[in-house]
Amino acid sequence: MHEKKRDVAHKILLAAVKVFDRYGLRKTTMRDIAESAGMSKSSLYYYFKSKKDILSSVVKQESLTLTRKLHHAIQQDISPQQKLREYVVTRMHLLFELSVYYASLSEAYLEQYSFIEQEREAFTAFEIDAVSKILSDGVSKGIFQGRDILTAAKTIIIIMKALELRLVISKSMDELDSTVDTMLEILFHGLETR
Amino acid sequence: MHEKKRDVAHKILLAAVKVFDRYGLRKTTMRDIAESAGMSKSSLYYYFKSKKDILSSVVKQESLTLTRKLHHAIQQDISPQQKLREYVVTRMHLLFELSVYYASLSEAYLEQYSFIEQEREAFTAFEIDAVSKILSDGVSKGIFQGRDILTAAKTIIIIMKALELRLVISKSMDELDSTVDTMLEILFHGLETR
DNA sequence: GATTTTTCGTCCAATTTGGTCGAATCATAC
DNA sequence: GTATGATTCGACCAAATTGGACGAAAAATC
Repeated sequence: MHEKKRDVAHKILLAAVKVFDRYGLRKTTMRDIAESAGMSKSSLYYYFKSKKDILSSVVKQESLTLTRKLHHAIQQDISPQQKLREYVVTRMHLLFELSVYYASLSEAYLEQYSFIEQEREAFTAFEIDAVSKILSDGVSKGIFQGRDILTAAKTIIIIMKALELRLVISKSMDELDSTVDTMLEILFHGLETR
Repeated sequence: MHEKKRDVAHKILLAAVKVFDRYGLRKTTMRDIAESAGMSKSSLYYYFKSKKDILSSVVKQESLTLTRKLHHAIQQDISPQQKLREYVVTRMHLLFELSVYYASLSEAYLEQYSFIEQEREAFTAFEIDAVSKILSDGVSKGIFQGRDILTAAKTIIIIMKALELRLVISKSMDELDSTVDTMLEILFHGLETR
């Protein structure tokens, strides 16, 4: 039945992630995906109407995982400082795992696809909201200085994006973690009341 | 002069390694290399007569580095056991670094290029020779059992090639090192006189 | 300023690309 | 059985991309 149809579609998406990961989004062809999935190229079109459709599905799937896990990470009952650290570190690790999503954020040639642009904007909105909440919570608890929260949140997000670049270059998680720690050290002592 | 010509050729090779690394050998185009080198595609043909020529140059260059460093690693005045360990570990790390050479050994589609096949054979011959020398040294020192050295060397090389596969999958150097240690533990206690 | 070295834009035939379509195969029902 | 629908695939196409050729324009050297 179409129970199976969903399974096969999922199998195709897994295969697509594998080759996207290997060759990059631009270089991956429908033949590559078909080969990786162990079926003919024609069959792919029974489940997805285009290459764009496959990419879109993968991105949406990873986007869901990303925002869901990030949201979960900051639901813990911990201090605002810890929450901020948790958010940054979790975000780094997830963007490393969800490689297709990460590529979709950074590969310039994808600007032709409008759904990618939408996704980028939606994710930015999510981030501003999440970080803002952590900050305003910290302010109301007297831990962070009561300054312009939106601007502060945007600043943090900009710094995180700069860290992404390091992530691509070094690819060492431990090194990255300590960089994050160092950065948050600085960040906290600038934000905390004293 | 043609001092500069060699420099530019070298710059092109560096750029080629970068994109070979990123897209794989098959997926990399002359346009990619040109873009990465910051010059026009046509100009590449002033320095190299074909894509095959570029690949060949990179492989030969990395091949030289590989055998030179491997040779150096086993020139140290250490025990045969240590020498064997040194060889295996150094080999792993170098094959990880010299990614184009590694790809040239493993990517199947390259079988069309005869120089790759020659390179593979030459490297195998080098390995058999190197490992055999370590083994026969160990035998003459009474450390290894005096069995068929050639077969023993080939066995070790086969095991190393099996480890390469793990390397591609895990990509974690620390994990690999301990695997090598474990393997050599077993290997030594089978080889040593007791 | 003539000559040589180096770069590049443009062109081409060959291959590869994303995507279509109808026929073949498979499963499920009767 | 066989009729019906679900699923796969090979063959095919127009469009894009490929490796490579060539000569004209710059740069560098004399």
